Amino acid sequence: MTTERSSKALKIKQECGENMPVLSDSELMSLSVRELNLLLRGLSRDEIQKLKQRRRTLKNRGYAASCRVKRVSQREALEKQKMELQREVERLGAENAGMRKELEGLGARLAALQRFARGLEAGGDHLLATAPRLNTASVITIVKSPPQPQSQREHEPS
Amino acid sequence: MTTERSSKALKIKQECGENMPVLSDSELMSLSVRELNLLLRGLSRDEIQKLKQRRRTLKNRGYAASCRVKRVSQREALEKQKMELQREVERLGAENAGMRKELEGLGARLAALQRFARGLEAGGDHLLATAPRLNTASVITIVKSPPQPQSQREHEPS
DNA sequence: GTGATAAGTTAGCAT
DNA sequence: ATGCTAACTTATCAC
Repeated sequence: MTTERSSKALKIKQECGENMPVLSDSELMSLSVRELNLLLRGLSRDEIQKLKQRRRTLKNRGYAASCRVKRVSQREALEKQKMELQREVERLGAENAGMRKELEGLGARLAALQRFARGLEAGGDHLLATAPRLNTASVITIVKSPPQPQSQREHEPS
Repeated sequence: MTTERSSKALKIKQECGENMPVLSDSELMSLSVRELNLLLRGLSRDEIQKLKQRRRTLKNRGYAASCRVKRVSQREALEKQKMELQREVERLGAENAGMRKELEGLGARLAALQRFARGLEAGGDHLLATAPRLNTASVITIVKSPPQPQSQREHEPS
């Protein structure tokens, strides 16, 4: 109250023909100090002080606005990063579960093969005759493997 | 300006012996409406209005403060959640790498065993000596199939 | 002087 | 009436 400030959130229109002492808000805000001083030649100290204070206030209004904008965009960025991390966790979790399943499968196959090999070691008479009888639930597949440089892994089962 | 408000960030002391019309700020703020009305019996409409407005302003000050506190704690919570997710991603990544390594190892063992088995099929002379040298590009896989209800085919224990 | 930010004030919405 | 929040103002700080 009792202030003659120009824009108070609602009173933005401001008739330009009457209560405009010297400069508009936007002019006053954007002028450099030197430019401003040139335009302030013939004014009283008091008028100059008031104008400079108004300039400062207008600028502060802008600072406050950008401060709010910054705050909001930082929060949004944070939320976005959180979402991305959540997606990443989900992806890794799925990949993890898949590999766990693969490991399980490979383990089973390995165990089967090891039983098979042990059977051969023990009663090594007929290689192909006795072996397949170990487990009717087994299947033999032939798969191409990637080229291995040199190291021949030994067959030691345990 | 032109306001006689009581506490403006620095002027909190406020001599209690002089410019205290009826109530202190904290009293005015915490009283219920009914209690307030009882204390406002013998005052002019104008005084009452002013007092109620001061009360409102004081409360608003508190609301603004809690609003800021809330904003800060929400941001902190968000940052904390982000950290936790980052840790989770790291953990899952490590677990993932470990399993990948395990898979690699199991694959190698499986390949070796399969070369071994394949060697047996081809030249069944020396079981352990000649087998691994055969063909590194093919692999035999044994896969378990769903349980067959009829007979328990076990390998005869030698 | 300029820019940023915490705290206080005001306007306006929702209950 | 109460509580909350966006925008604004003021006080301060750092440069």
